[in-house]
Amino acid sequence: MSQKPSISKGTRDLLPSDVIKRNYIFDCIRKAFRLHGFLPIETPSFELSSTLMGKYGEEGDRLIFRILNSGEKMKKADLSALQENNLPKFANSLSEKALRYDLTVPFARFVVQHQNSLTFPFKRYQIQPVWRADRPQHGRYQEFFQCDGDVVGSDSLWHEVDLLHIVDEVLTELNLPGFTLKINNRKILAGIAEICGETNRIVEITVSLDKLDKIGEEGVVQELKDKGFSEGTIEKITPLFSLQGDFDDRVGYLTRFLASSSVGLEGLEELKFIHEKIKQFPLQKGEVMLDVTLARGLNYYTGAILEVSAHGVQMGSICGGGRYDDLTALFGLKGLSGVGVSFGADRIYDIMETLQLFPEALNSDLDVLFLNFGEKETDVCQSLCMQLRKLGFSSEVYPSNVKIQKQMKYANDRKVKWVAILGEDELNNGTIALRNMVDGNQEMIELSQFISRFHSDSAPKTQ
RNA sequence: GAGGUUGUAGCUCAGUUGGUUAGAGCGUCGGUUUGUGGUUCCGAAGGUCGCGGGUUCGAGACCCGUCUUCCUCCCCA
Repeated sequence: MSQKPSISKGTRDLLPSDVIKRNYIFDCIRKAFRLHGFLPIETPSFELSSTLMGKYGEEGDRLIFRILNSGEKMKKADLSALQENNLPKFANSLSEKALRYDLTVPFARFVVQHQNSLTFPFKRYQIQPVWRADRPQHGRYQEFFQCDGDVVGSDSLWHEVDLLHIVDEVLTELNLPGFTLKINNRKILAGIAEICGETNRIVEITVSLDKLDKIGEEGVVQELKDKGFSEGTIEKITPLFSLQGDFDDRVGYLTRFLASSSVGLEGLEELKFIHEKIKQFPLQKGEVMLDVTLARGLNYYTGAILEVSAHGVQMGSICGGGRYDDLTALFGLKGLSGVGVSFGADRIYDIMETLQLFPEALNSDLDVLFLNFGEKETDVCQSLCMQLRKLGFSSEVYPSNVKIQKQMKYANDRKVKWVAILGEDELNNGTIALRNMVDGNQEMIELSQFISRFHSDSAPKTQ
């Protein structure tokens, strides 16, 4: 009985080299968060359905992976709901648990649940997989990792500044050639809606606005028309399409545009603060841009909205984030402001792969291989091998005394840096041969000098 | 969730209007007189042609369903 091996759609296996590369990204993100005082946490991969459902809008619920009840619980299935064609209700009767859809909502639950053991402002980072029942596409998977950092319990805008620096540090260290940090503020979007006299339809307006770079000015206008907005509203919004110039120019224009909206001006003030601080404490490689069409975001953002895109590749956003003032209120804790950022590690991975940004050194994970010539020789090698490990060099002894050609081939396939050869002759002479597998050079070394070679400058270095 | 697209050896792909025993390259494994890899040479293994049904004397080729792939929309990392 054999079965054709395959994996579920939207998921991937990772080969050793893939994991090594991804860990490289994770390590970089972890390091940045740690340096900025964030603490690590973890939450379960699945939560109670009630924790997740209804938190991501109507569309969101559809994309949540539900976990089917098992055993006796299956009898709870609400068949009458099925007959009434009330599928959501039927689904709820079949399932009490669901895979987490992001890290932010579980984090909000976590904060409320553990509020007595946390010190606020609480800064946490979390690197774990999330699942979405989305249709897979380029750069979109059903299982992918998010790397989130959030601060709760402080409404200071310095956190927004801090998060921009974290993004910049990570992407700069990963050697991305360039990237833009687009920022906006939900309050500005609210102001725009207010100016249009459509305060209640802010989401509809901004969702259309967000598509500007995708479907163009005409497309947005058409979509607004289709949604039933008046000519007057559309006329008011149109000038925003051609908003140009640098950050200050745009702020200047928006100051006039939003003059009669107090909430809009408030949002603008927040952006100005962030921008000022970034000018004062500049980023390394990131370019900050004010983008009023940026409306991404889960329904819960209330202040700053952030999205990062890499230059030179066709790929959706690689980081997103923003401020949400009342997320924990959903779980009964009011008045706790949060702000956070999320790295899309899998997309960053894909970009680094296409732009070939991974360091060459990641390919070689074994520094030294000792060839196996039999038990007597191997005893000596084993001792040397253990000493090398203590010095931090990854090394191993070939497990069996097979043809040298085969052992060499193994070393080659493993991309080993050095092969140590100790056969009968060497054993009798008290020497050992060390072969550099990159350039093919081989030299004889006194056995007693072997380990010290790995202290000296000419020795191979782990990178 | 809507529309389109794809599926042949481990990988990349051939396969003529339906017609014997489905091919190639790469990779894998073995050998090339067991002390030297990445470049030679010889040989071998490996496929119920995504899966299920149908049309036909006959299907890898045609039809239906299903899953998968990639793309557009929706939405998002």
